[in-house]
Amino acid sequence: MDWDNYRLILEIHRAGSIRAAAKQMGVDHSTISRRLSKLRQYLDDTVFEKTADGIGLTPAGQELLDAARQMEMIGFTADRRSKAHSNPERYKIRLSIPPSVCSLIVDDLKNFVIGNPDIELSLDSTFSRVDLDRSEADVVVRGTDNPPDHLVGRRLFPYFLCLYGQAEYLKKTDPEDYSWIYRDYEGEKPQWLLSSPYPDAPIGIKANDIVTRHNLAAEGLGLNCGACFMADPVPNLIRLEGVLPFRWEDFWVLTHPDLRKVPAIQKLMKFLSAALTKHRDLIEGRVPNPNHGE
Amino acid sequence: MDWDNYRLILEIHRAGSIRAAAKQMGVDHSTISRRLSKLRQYLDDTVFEKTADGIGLTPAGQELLDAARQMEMIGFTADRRSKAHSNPERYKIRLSIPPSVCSLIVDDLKNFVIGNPDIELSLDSTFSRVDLDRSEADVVVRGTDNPPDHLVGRRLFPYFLCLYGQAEYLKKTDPEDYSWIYRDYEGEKPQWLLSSPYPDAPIGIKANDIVTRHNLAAEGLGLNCGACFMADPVPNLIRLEGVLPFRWEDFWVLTHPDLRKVPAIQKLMKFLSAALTKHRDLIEGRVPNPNHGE
DNA sequence: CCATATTGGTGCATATACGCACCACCCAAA
DNA sequence: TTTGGGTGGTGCGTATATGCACCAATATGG
Repeated sequence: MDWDNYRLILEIHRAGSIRAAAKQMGVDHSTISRRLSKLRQYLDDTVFEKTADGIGLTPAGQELLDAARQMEMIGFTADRRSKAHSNPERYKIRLSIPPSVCSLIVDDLKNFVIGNPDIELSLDSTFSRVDLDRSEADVVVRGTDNPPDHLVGRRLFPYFLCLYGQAEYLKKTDPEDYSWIYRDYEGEKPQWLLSSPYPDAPIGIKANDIVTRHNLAAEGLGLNCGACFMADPVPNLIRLEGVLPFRWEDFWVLTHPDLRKVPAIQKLMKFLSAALTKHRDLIEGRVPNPNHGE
Repeated sequence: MDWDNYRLILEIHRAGSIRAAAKQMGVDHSTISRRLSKLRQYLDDTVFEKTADGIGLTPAGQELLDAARQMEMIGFTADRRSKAHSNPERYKIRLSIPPSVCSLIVDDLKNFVIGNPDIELSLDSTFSRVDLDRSEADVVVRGTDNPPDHLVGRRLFPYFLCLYGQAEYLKKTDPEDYSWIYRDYEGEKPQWLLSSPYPDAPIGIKANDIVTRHNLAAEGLGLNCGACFMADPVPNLIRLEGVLPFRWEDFWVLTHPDLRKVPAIQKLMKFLSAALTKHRDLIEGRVPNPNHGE
């Protein structure tokens, strides 16, 4: 029995269909189909059964799926611990960092990469919710007030938000026609909007990505609640009259306990703390745009 | 990462060499060599290292090996539980039974197989120590006084041993020249030998297999301590004068808890108990060879 | 010292698995 | 009904992996 069959079962179950599983595994769906056929005849066809809506598992297949899940977790753990033992002369680190924070410290990052040729840094901003337990990254920079308990790292300081608008937009638009840029949301309006100078202004453009909202605001498409460290350096984005920055989530630099003692990991985390601390005043909203008063 | 690589690491480590692992896995050694090469370059060569005596593991490789061992155990467990759910219309059972016991109840076994076409019985007498935890068998018949705690099943009754010799051997050989057939042993002589009529007779032929010793004794190559149920039915094998059968180990019919409730397993275990009980008098030494008195 | 057995590695012919294209099927919305 | 997007299955040419044959290197025993 090829142990990769466990992975096959797991991926097919997760994806829900052969084609989706194939896409996930980076192979053609015919390959998955044929592998499954072989597995079925090897196991006397007691794994999957065709149901009306997709693919279901037999009780026997459920047992194999449970095993596969456990194996996956064991594999992830082994990968991390294996990395912890690996050669310190050339260490690969996958860093997950929000794009906004990344662009803030990109110069420092550049210096870090140049100054540490022994560390092969791989930036990953694609996953909003990256999972260190699943070996999707080695270090994460995240803004949150509730980091996962089992991760280790440093809490830095909070970042502050404020309300912004493009200077021309604010000047040329009738305040009656102001509209907010916000995410596609359900339920009540957020507190900062209600206590803003324009609590009755409607939600205009919706965007779920914080960077997109920032860019939309900078282009003058509405009012936006954004991070100070993103908005304040932009000359034509100014804070709304009378609104003060307010504390939002804490910045954390986190890693997995298995990797804590790896020198390269420690070095990177120390650097990230220093790089962010260097911009602490900006992040905490103490460096407002000089155009503010206009 | 192909999960079968974990099995690769495990087998190479167990076997100690690439060729031995290949033999174990039923493929050519070149295949293993090439698979390992690929794995090494995938993992930056941090798994195995060549040492003076064979193949050693790096600390990173050790982590992967530990994972592989856990995966193996999970796989075995899943296999058992998967079997427990499988189609009751055609059930495969692997029965591990000592060859001696097998030949005793072979007629009954034949009837069982004929009478239960839904059960596909696979006899396995090759492993002296078969491991149910490792999915090497589903049911075992074993003579022991200390069955593994976690297995479940029935204790039947003890089998008895006695001391035997071929009739012609006993008649034509000077008792001064009698010799014992015994296993290749270390340490003290066993108690039954010391308290036998010929405690000073030397160990002649050595054989570790109980069936071989029985056959040797039946051919007249020495005295033997054997199971009553094996020796008593043989016409020219007679008990030594004045020696009474003595209790040895209990017979057990065992299976794994995961399989206990499978109907086919229950049916087989019930049959085995009945078949052995049918020969209880013979097994407990109450059917001596009628030639005994000669 | 040589003879022998065992180790891991490699070229080559072949067997196997793969991706691509296409098929039939199903279901939902137009 | 048609249309479109989804499913799983299959023939075919090709890429990959395998088995067999060798090889060199390394013990081990006579």
